[in-house]
Amino acid sequence: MVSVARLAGVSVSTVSHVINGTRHVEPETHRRVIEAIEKTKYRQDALARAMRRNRTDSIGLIVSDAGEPAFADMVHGVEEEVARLGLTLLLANSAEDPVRESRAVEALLERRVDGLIIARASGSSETVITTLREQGAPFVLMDRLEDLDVDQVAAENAGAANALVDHLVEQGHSRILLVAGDLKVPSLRERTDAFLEAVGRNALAAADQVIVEGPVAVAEAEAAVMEALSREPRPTAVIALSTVLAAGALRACRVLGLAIPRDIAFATFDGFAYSDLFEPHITTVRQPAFQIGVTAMRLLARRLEEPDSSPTVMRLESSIEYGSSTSSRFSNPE
Amino acid sequence: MVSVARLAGVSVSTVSHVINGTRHVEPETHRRVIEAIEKTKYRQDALARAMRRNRTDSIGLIVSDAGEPAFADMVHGVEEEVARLGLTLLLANSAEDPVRESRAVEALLERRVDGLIIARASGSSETVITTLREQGAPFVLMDRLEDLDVDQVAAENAGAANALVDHLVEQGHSRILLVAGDLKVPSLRERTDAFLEAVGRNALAAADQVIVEGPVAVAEAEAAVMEALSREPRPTAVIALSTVLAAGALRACRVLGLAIPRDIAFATFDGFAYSDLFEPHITTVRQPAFQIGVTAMRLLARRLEEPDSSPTVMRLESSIEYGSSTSSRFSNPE
DNA sequence: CTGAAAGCGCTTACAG
DNA sequence: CTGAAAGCGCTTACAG
Repeated sequence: MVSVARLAGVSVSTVSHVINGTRHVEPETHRRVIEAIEKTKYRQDALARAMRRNRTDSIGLIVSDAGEPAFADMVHGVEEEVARLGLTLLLANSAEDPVRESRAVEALLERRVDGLIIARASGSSETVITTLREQGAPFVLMDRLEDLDVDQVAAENAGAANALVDHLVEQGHSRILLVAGDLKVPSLRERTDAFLEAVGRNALAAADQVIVEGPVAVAEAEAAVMEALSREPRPTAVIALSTVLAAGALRACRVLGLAIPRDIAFATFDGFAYSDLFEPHITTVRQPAFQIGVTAMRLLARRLEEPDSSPTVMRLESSIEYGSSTSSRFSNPE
Repeated sequence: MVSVARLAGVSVSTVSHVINGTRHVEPETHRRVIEAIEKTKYRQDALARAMRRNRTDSIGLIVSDAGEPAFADMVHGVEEEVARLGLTLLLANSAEDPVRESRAVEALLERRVDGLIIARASGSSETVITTLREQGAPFVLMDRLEDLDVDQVAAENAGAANALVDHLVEQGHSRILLVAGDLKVPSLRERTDAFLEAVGRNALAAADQVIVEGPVAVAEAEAAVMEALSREPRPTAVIALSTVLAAGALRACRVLGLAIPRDIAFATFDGFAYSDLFEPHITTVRQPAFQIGVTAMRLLARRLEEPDSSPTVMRLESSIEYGSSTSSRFSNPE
C-alpha cells in the first residue's frame, strides 16, 4: 500500500479512500492511484482490513456433513442467499463430532466471521452456545433446534411424522418399527415424539411398536435393525428417521431377505438423492432443505442489522412423497 | 492482551510467550499469566496473529459441489488429513461457475490460507492459475488435471473407461451411447478419449457410436439423451460419465419406457450414494475419492514444507462395480 | 480536496 | 529470565 502511495505520489490515506470509495478524491489523483494499484499488482490485505473494521463480510456455516442430501440442499440454500448479499461463505463439517464442531466454531470466530449458522452435532456441548454468547457472535441454529431464545429455523417435523403414521395405518399396518437413531438430536427426538403421539391417536398397541434408539452410523443402524426384525411378531412396516438410518435399515432388510413392500413396508425421512430413478420407490418425507438454508441466512442477516430484535423461530412445512414402498397393493401408485 | 499483562503484572511479550510457549518463563510468572488469561476471558486474536506470522494454519478447498457423492468423499479425505495435521479447513463450492470460483479463490487468499486445493470449475479461466502463481500461493489441483507443471492428483480415468467398453463388448454390445457432458472438464475429456480409443481397439464401427456432448445439468442431460435414444438404430448400451449425467440419462430412459437392462444396458462413472440398495444395480466406475482427498492434502503439505520441490502428478486407480444393469443375462450377477 | 499520525492486537528481534 | 519497542498492513479521526 505504501508502495502504491509512493508510485502515485499520494499518501496512504488517499490510497485507502480510493480503494474503499470512502471520500471524494480528485479524478486525476484517482486515476493515478488506480494506475499505481495495477502497476504494483497491489491486493488489499483482508486481514489487516478486518482487524481495523471489525467486519469481514463473511459468515460461517457448520453442518455435520455437507455430503448428506438434506444438508447439501441446506448448504445450497445458504450459498444462494450469501451470494445475493455479496458475502462470502466459509463452510465446515463437524462430522457429528462435538470436538470438531467446537474447533470449527473457534476457527471461524477467530477468523472473525460476522455471524454463524450451525446445525449442531449430536453430542454438542452447551459450551458452544456459551462461547458464542460470550463472544457476542450473532448466530442462528439450523435444522436442530433447542429450547433457547435465539434465531432458529428447521422443518416442521411433528406434522410429517403424524401423517406418515396415519398413512401406514390406512394401509393396514399396526406394528411399526421406528429407526429413531440418536435421540439427543432434536430433529430425531421431535419425529419420535410425534410418532408416539400418532400411535396413541390411532389406538395402536404401544407394545406392538418397536423403537430402535441409538445408532448413528449406517453399520450400527443395520445391526440394530437386524436384531429388531428378527424378533416375533415381526413389525410389518419400518420408518427410518434419516438418510443414514434408512440406508442401514434397508441393508438389514436385504440381508434378512425381506422384500419391499411385499414382506415389509418402508418409509423414511430425508431419503436418497435421485431416488425417483430407482426401485423400490420409498415413501419419503422431504423437508424444504434449500428454503431452510435461505431462511437461516435471512435470519442471520436481520440479526446483523438489528442486533437487538427479538429472536425468531421458524418452522417450514415438509411434504411427503408417497412411493410403492408403503403401498399394500404391491404396485407403484405414481 | 494488555489487560492480561497488567493483571499479571508482566509485559505483553511475556504474555505472548506464555501463550505460544515460545520461550521459557518462570513457573510462578507462568501461573500468574494463565490465571490472568482465565480471569479476563482473553482469546487470542487470530487475525492479528496471522498478520504477524504470515501463516494461518488453515487451508482452502474449492470443489464444484460438496453435495455430489464423488466430491463429498474427496472432501472427507481432505478433512481427515487436515485434522491429522492440526489445521483448519475452509470449504467453498463453486457451483461449477467460474465467477464464483474466482471469488472463492480471492476470498480464501485474502484470508491468508496457507494453501489451496482446487477441483476447477468447468469454464474456469486461466486467470485463476495466474492469480495463484502471482500471489505465490501454494496449491494443488484435484480431480481435474491440466497440462501444468504443478502438484495434481486425480483418478486414473483412461484405464477404467477402457475396461468398461471391453465389458460392454463382451456382453455383445456394439452400439454405445456415451453421455460425455462438458468436454472442457478434463476428467470427462480423458474418459471420452479413452472411450474412443477402446472403440477403435475393439473394432467397433465409429459411425455406430453416439456421443452426447455438452449437457451439464440433469435436465439438459435428460433432453439430450432423449433425443439421442429416439434415433434409429438405437444404441444398446449407455455410458454416463458422471453422477449428474447418469441421473439425466436414467430419466430419459424412464420417459422412453426403456427398461434396464432388458431394453438397454447402462453403466456410469461415479454413480449414486447407497446404490447397492436399489434396483437396477448400475455398473459403476468408482474412483478412490476419499484417497484422492487425502493425497491432495499430503501433496499440499509437502509443498508447504518444501516450496521448491518438483511438482508431482498422481493418478489413483479406479475400480469397477459390476451390476445387473450391464448383464445380458438379465439377472443380478452379484 | 489531501496528508500525518494514531491505533487495531499481536510477534519478535534486541537489550539487559 | 523479562521488558520496551518496532512493525505487520490497514482505517479513520484530526488538521489544514
